[in-house]
Amino acid sequence: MTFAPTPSCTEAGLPEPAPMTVARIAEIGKALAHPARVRIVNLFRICHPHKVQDIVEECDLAQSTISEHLRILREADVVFASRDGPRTWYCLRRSVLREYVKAIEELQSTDELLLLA
Amino acid sequence: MTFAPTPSCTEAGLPEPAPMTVARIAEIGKALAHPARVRIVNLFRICHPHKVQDIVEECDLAQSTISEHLRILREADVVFASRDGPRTWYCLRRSVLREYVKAIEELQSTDELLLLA
DNA sequence: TTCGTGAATCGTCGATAAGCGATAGGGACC
DNA sequence: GGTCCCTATCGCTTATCGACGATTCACGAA
Repeated sequence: MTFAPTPSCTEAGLPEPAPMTVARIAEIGKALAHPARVRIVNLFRICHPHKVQDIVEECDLAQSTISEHLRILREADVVFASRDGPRTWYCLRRSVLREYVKAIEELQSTDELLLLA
Repeated sequence: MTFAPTPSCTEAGLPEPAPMTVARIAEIGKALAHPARVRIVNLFRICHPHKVQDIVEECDLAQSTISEHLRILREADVVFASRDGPRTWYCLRRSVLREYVKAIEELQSTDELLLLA
């Protein structure tokens, strides 16, 4: 299996994700609020683009269900998709998860002031 | 207003939270998947115990709704409650949020291996 | 143009979540 | 006991989620 013609995982050129407000934190939390979606994100730890069919095979769920989970992750900007001919490649937006982590850290740290809208 | 007879925010003596599996990550994500609950956690950044009534006044939601949100946070072990006479004090379980953050970091880091059940 | 393949969307269903008012329970205090 | 205060729980309605099969759409290849 070769990944030669696949797009890269770089986030360069993607639109800026929304700033970390209370609503945005909740949005990402919701995207990560289902075991299947956590599992999908964990699959993406290995940094190369993933096809939908690969994920379906890993997760033991119907293709339409996986597609729906990917849509939720995509709309929360946790992953991004790029078309390559007939198929879609998915990659993590690591920067978004990093910002989420930072926000949760600030949320629970006692000595940093954070003004959340 | 005095906090003199309030219990402390220490987590000492509390039962160990569940280990960080995929299901546990999703559970905490779900607890943080609502703006009101993120807001509540953010209130708790200031490290002293909070009464339910204080939170109600901050959040502009019915007392029963806040009580329900607190139940969800409590069952996910994101906060803990202690009774003091007629009232209940709530505090953050910072250690749980720290572990959650660590799990999300590992989830998205490309070089750490994590075996999630 | 037609066919095949991979992925998204639609339609439907049961289950779960979110919100509120009303009610119940548990202390403290008289 | 009775009363007040604070919080949890109940009962209800509406909204959203999660899952699936069926269908549609987009693209490349024949």
